[in-house]
Amino acid sequence: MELFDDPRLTAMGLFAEVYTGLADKTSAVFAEAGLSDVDFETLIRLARSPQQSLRMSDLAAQTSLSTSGITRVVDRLEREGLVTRQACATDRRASYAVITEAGTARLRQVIPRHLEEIEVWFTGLVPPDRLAEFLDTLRLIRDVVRPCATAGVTSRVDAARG
Amino acid sequence: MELFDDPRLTAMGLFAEVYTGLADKTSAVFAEAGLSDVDFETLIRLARSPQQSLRMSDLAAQTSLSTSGITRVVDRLEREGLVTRQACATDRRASYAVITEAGTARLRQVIPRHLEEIEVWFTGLVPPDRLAEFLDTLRLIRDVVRPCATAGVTSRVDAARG
DNA sequence: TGCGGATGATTGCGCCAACAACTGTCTACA
DNA sequence: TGTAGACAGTTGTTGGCGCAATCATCCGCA
Repeated sequence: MELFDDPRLTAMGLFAEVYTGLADKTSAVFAEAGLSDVDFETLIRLARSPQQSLRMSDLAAQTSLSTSGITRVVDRLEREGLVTRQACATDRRASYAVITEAGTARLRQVIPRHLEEIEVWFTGLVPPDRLAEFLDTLRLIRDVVRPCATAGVTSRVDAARG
Repeated sequence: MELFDDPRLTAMGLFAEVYTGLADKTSAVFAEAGLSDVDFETLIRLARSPQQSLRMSDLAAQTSLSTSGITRVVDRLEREGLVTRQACATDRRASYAVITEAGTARLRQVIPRHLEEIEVWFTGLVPPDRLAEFLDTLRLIRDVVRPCATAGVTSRVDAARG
C-alpha cells in the first residue's frame, strides 16, 4: 500500500525514532542521579532563567507540561530540596519556582555525563558543518511549531516594571 | 553558568522542542480519529509488515513500549475491532497482532490529514536539498541509537523456515 | 468603588505505561 | 526422556500526567 509508505510518513517516523532513541540514552543518565527527564528539564530551565526562577505557568509553557503537571513536578523537587516555591511580590496568585543550591549542585553533578552521552550519540556522530546545518533546520522548524517557547524570559524586575 | 549553556545541551534541547512540538500537531489529528499516538504507531507498523501482522514482542521492540504496554494497546485496539490476535502455529507461547480491515480503513482515513500536518509543520518548511541532508543525518543517528528498530521484519513464512 | 470575567495555581479523578511477578511453553543438554 | 533455564505474554500494582473543577486574586470598566 503506497499510502503507508509515503516519504513524509517515513520521515516523521525516522524523526520519532531518533528522538526517542536519544531520549532513552539520556534519561538513563538522569535516572542514575535520581532525576526523571521532566525533573532535569525543569531544573535546567530554572538554572538558566534570571534569578534562577520562573513562574509556575511560565515553567509550564516552556516545558509543555500542563500547569497541574508542573505543580506536581515542583512538589516532588521541593520535597527533595532541589527547588523552593517563592511568593510573587506583585501578584498574590502567582508563585515562583526557584532552584536551590542543592538543585544546581545536582545539575552540575549530572550534566558532564549528560554531555558525554549527547556527544557520543548525537553531536559527535555528525561532521561539524553538517551538524550546523542540521541545527539550523531544527531552529527553522522550532520557530514555527513552538512560537512561545520563551515564555517568561523577561526577568522578574523587568516584569515588575511592567 | 557556562555549563548550563553548553552548545550540546542547547542542541539536545532544541531537538526535544522540535520533536514534541511536531508530535503535538500530529497527535491532534490522531485524536480526531479516535486514536492515540501509540495506537497510530501500532497500526501503521502492522500495516507495513508482512501479512499485516507482528508478534507481540516484535511490536514491543519496534515501538519501544514494554511488552505489557503492548498487551494493553492491543487489548484496546482489539476491543475497537482494529486489530485481532492470532495464535502462532509454530510457538504456542507467541501470538500475532494482525490489523483488520477496519484497522487499515482507519489508517486510510487519518493518514491524508496526517500527511498534511507533516507537510505544513515539517517537510514543507525545509528546502528539498536541505531536507534530504537533514534526513540523512537523522538516519545516521538512528542507525547508531536504534540498531534493532527492525525487529520481526522477516516474514512469518521466513521465520517458520528458519 | 464595586462587579464580572480573566488568570494563576492547586486538587480530584481517570487513563496510561513501566516494573515485577506469574503462567505456560520451548529448548539445550545430560 | 527428563529437567533446568530461557522466553512470550498477561496481570497486579504503582506512579505520572492531563482534564476539569475549584479557589484566590487581579484587572477593565462603569
